[in-house]
Amino acid sequence: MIHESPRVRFAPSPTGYLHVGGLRTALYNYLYAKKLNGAFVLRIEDTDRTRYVEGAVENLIATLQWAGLDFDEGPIIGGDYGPYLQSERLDIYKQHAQQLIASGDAYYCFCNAERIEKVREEQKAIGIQPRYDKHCLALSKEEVQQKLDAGEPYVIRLNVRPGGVVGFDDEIREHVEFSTDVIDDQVLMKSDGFPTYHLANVVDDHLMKITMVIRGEEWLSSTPKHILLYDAFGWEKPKFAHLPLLLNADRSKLSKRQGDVAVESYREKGYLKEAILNFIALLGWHGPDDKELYTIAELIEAFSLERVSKSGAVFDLQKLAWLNQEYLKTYDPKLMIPEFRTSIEKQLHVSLEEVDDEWLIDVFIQMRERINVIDEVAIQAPYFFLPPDVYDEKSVGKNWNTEASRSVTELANRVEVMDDPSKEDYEAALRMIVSERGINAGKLIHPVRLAVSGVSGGPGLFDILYLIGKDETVERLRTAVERLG
RNA sequence: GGCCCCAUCGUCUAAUGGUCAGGACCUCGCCCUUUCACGGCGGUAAUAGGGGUUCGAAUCCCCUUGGGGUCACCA
Repeated sequence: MIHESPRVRFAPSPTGYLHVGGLRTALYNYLYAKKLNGAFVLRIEDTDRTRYVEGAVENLIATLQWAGLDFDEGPIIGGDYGPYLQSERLDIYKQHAQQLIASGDAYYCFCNAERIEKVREEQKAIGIQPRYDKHCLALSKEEVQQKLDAGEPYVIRLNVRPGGVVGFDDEIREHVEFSTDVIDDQVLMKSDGFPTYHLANVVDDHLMKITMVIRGEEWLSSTPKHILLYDAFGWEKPKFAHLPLLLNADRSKLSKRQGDVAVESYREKGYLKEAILNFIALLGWHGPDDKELYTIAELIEAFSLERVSKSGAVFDLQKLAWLNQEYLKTYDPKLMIPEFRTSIEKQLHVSLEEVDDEWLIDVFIQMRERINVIDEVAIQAPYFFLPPDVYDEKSVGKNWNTEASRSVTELANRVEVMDDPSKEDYEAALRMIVSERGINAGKLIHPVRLAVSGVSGGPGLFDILYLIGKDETVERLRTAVERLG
């Protein structure tokens, strides 16, 4: 047999946004493909018309591209095995469903919802697992044809033969087995002419020559249905790798109710894609050594399914925050400026049009080791952009008094007559005053900090003074003296 | 409930029969320091329980317990 080149796919359904769990699945697929020089395919599983969301496909692709997980084949860019939107492949599914009917592996079912429901109720009442009772399997060819001709609505079901065992070797979980007795006669084609996930997925994975199915663990228990389908078609099966789930803090499946799950919302909050990718890569996978900071290139190099863990992983925001700061600290500040501008303007309602990049870069560098995400600059240090409107009470009580007030005024006087002062000039002026007055530097530093920023923490005082500039410094010092006495 | 998967510090994980059970986040302490951070150093903290197998078990087997997933004309 010819050795086929690795092909994997990410197959989300377009429900409006990309879930972080989905991003991790996409990432693992991407890493696997890149590592082995294979193809990464994007396929959109839009077979549920009731869940159709306008613009969801575009949004999904945009988010994937933002993250840098470029696919080799997929919607818009095309490829040799398209179309890549399942809603454009209906004829293919229909044809394959017919093939299964011909071979006896599937059958028409005309039961309506009421009957199905009634059967289930009865089964539950006598304590057995609710499953379709194969009622329509008993229909003769003629009866089926008659109903078809009469235009009766129908579905096509998989004909599962009880008494057997279906097993497969999962790349992550070793051998898994199921009895066919517990597998329902799954609907393959719905009455609206669309296939269900199970049929479309198997047909497409085969036709698109997928060699490795990497997906979430929630699919593990429906895999035997897929195996049955491959066997019914007589197709070679891909390998399967079922990833551990991403969990809430209480260890239930990561859900919207307990926090943000949309990749877009993390992006909006200012998390860097490098941090997000690095973080989710580590949720269920770990390299061979203690390394935790990975670039994408390094992930590709180090990744392997053998090192994927089996148990679910809690989505820990604290670790994400730490990672984001790690990237913030090493990132080229120039690249952050557009987002920085937007973040400040949006939150502080100021215009930064007149402000040049260099100044913003300096502010950013002062702040980046004090924040986890860029949006925190506006919260922690609005004083770079606006004079303080209130003064932290605790700091006032601790640092402000008549003597401090006099020293602050003195500093204002001396700064006022300076010509384009440097950071060092501010410091020299302040040190001169404390030396003349015979007081500790802190007696003046803290009041000055309070006067210009309104708070007690932040970057070095002289960096702040230099960045807000001479005029603003003088004005803020005088305003504080006026207001605080 | 049936079926399936899983089980090492609070969290993410390393250790594929022999380690003082390692690292990271968080947390605590100390140092640095004009503050807040950053950084440095150090500390607390785990093999779910019970049986086996073995000279030796976190590691292999069984049971129990716990958690999760799944049981649709949704994916």
